[in-house]
Amino acid sequence: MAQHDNTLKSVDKVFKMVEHLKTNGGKTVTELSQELDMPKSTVQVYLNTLAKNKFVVQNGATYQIGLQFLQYGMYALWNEPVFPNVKSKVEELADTTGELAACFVEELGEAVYVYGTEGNRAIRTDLTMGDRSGLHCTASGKAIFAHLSQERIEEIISQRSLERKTPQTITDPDELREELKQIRERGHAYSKEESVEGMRSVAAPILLDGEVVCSISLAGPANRFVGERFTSEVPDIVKGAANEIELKLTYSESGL
Amino acid sequence: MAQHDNTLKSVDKVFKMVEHLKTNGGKTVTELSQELDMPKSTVQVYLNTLAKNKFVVQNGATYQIGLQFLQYGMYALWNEPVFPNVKSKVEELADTTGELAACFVEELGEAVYVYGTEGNRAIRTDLTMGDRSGLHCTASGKAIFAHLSQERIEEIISQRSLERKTPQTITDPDELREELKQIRERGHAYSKEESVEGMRSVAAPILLDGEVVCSISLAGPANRFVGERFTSEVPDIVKGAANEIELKLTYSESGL
DNA sequence: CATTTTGTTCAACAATATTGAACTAAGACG
DNA sequence: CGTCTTAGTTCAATATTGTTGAACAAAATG
Repeated sequence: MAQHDNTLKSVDKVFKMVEHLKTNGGKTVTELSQELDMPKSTVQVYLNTLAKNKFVVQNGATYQIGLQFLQYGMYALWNEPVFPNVKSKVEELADTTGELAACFVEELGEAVYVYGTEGNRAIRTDLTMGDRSGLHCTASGKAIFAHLSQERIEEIISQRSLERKTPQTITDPDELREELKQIRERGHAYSKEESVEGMRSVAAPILLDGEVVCSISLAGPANRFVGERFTSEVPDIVKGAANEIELKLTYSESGL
Repeated sequence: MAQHDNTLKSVDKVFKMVEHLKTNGGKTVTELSQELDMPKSTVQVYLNTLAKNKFVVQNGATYQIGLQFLQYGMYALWNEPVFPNVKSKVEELADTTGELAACFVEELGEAVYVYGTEGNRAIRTDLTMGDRSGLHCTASGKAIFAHLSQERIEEIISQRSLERKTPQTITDPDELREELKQIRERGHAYSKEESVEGMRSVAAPILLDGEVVCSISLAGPANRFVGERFTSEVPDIVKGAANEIELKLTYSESGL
């Protein structure tokens, strides 16, 4: 541990406990005590504190993550002024194409999945709102990545490892820089099975005053995302939708 | 303050700070210091801790609630085994009726709004997933309330005040007990502008092994929810949907 | 460039988190 | 039934850690 990390250790431990409950499901006092290597009495105090604040809920003898988190998470979501517009447009995209439409936001150098809807023939993913991944391995992530400032791009490349998800994932920094350049020229990003095998997608950034606020994407099975459809039809649909959102945003912004 | 409240004070304060950020939007160190009456250096340590755990995000000089909450909130949601079934059925209800369809869950004696979809002519509400309200003032709340154990009902009535939301809200315990009895006999609950003026709704509980797990509801403007439609048509639709969910649940449960 | 404001660092001190031991409650078992 | 076992709870001493102002750095303001 570093000398001065300037953090509250008890709070760190509280979050560690919450994480443990998320990963391992509901637990009793004794289980937590053993698994986290803390005395029972300490666990009790922690759970009392979490329960008092509704972040953890007692169900008989077991404690679980509470719905209180949802309230704060939803606040963070709706706090982004783009969100309402993006949400309805994503739903429209899923409806008209039948594929999986989604929206990602950048936070702390990661892509966060904030909304998605499945069209009637969409592929199924196990993505849940709030899930995070590297910016380098999805179309949505790359669409955002490409439009960050040059310094921020280099900062993120140097700080985060370009983790390999599939054989197609771009893990070489130089290759990534070239890819981002192409995305800026093209106006949209592709993923050719770079995060999930068998899944391809197309994403476009949403820019407001030159700043990227999020990206929207369409994803589908590799066999449907080929040829003309993949290289021009789907990109046009996605970019069109992104454009409409941008227009609504600038309109509503000036209309204040 | 009580003698021994057996809670971690620093953690309580962390949550207080998060709550402040939710209520008042992004804040700087100095603002928080003034508004929460804490020294700047203390605020700093708190924000460092929250930021390190991604629950708060620094945006220039201001700190905001982070999307990390979303991940835990979503976990809590999907942790309920009913949720996937309920979600699709609620969407179906909104589609076929054009009204506002929603699902509520009980937690800590409160109704928590966990999912909702607006049909094409639905009334607009400012409800956000994760919002909480008393069990006594909505159709969804009462539908759940009525099917809790008798002891739990009395416990909740005695511990929580039956807060008045509109002139129609039931605030008298005896009146509420009678209402709950009728709901049990009828199989569904009504709200006649008891939480929001001009809004009526119909809700049905979803029971699994005799335990109520959540409720689903349809809400609409008072002028559309009248006569035959309000007393039999909508209730039949809602109860039908609830039944289908119950069947799917018992089926998938035994199928394990 | 001077001035004010805001953010950050640090080490001493006070506060509080931590702990085991003692206690109670609930189940298991014969 | 009563004993044994296991799980949950309480509490007061101690050591750890949270808290703080003061001093510094950085940025914004005039």
